[in-house]
Amino acid sequence: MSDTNTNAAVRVRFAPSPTGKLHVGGARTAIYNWAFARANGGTFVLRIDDTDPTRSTEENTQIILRAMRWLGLDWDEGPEVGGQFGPYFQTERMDIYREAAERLVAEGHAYYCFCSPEQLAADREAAKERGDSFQGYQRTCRGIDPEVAQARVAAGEPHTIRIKVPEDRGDVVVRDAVHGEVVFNARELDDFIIFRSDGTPTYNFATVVDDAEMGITHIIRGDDHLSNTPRQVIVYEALGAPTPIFAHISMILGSDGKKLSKRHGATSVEEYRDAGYLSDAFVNYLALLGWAPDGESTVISRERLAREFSLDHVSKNPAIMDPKKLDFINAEYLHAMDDAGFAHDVLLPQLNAAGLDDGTQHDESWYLMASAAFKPRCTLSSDVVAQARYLYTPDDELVYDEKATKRWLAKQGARAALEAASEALAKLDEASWGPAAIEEALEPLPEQLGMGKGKVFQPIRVACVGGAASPGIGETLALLARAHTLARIERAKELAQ
RNA sequence: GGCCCGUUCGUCUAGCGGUUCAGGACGCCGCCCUCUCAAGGCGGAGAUCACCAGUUCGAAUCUGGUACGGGCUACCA
Repeated sequence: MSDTNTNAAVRVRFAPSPTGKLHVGGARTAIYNWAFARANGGTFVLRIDDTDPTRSTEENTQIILRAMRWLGLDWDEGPEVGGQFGPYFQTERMDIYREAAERLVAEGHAYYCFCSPEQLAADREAAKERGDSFQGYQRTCRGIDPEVAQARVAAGEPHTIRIKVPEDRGDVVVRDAVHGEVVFNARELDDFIIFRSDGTPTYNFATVVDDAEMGITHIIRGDDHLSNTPRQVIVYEALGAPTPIFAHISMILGSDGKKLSKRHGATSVEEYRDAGYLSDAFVNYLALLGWAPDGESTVISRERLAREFSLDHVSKNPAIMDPKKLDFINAEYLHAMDDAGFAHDVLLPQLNAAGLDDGTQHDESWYLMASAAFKPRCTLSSDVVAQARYLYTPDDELVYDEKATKRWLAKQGARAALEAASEALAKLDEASWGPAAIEEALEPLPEQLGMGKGKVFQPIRVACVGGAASPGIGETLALLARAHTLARIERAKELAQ
């Protein structure tokens, strides 16, 4: 269906229920809707499907909006921005649903049903026992004379409203941009309830009324809705509205191939944000989980996504979330940042959140140097904290890693290396203290001592950092500052042989 | 029970009847670089395209069936 991308006035929508946080599956659905709208010059609508009053909360709504903003998925119509098809909260549209349902009854496309839940359950049980393949509603009230029904409603008798599936409807063909044409036999569809006895609309009715009223042209959503789609098509037809093109996308699964749950680790968008993932990287990863612009690209910019996204490259099968690949992509984005950007958007916020540095401890050039040193070693934003920690520990409180100490400090020659180092470094004054000068000062030592480079530099590194891993020795010490470096080397001499 | 969907390396995917004994990416392994850790460079292993029939000169690609997984079948969304 290559024509699905060329429609003139594309209108899509993302309609989460505020019954919980925005999880990764929902996020991907939102990304696809957003990208499809952007790629086609269309409109992206955000609607809050909060018809379930017991599970919907204002707090969840706010969490979802925050997550959408963090993901960078700006909506053209919806909460906070408004639009000509509002309101965009289903709870504020109850009159619209009621009106639509009553119109359908008046036109003969729907009817009142007075069957009790007990009666329905008994009918279903009986059908099952009979071995009927059809176990849905038996259309008991379909034949009731409309005037009689109206009178019973007026008399206050409990009732629901059911859609009337046309007798001669035949096959319902769902046009799906990712699955092709999916055919359902209308006889499999029962006259399902569109309005409950408590006067609220059911999901299959409310969404269709909204999507029709809001002029939604393409419905991109999870494929758990595919089987419900023929029912919704019946509602579109009863309403006299054009049926949109559907695109049912697969689920995102955990590493064991089962539905994603807390067992698999993070499931909500904000957990990923807090863990140190970049918005762009996260969107990149999710977008490519089930969609590919070609067979090659792994890193794809938001701009390219918004330009090239198309429904006909969306895959049909469920995708297993791969944290390793997400990490890789995140690292790619981190490494691609320039030093200033990294300093302001990653380093400083992370240090501040960790309570190490509120941005006033050092000058601009120091933060840039730190960024250059740590950036290529980060996979997650939060990784900088562990790497920079040695810079914020008092000299006498620095903890020496046991393994590193054993391997590098408590070794023959380590003491000689430290002594030579402090002597060489002491000759550098404050003003010339920098990566290049430090390396220049240290460079001749291995030869002088007749030792390998590792034997000389590693004890110094462990003495100053506490562990065996850090950026290049010049950068590592330059960031630490002269006084701390000398003090730490002095202190470490006791541990060295 | 009925209806619907899905199935290409461990994972995400390319592939739309021949130029593919299946290409890329992550991960994994090895080598190089190297003061450590990363990053980077180079190379490698890894898929009888779920299975079975059929259509065709020719099928991962089309058709049917089977198996396995999933969804719907609610006065949940």
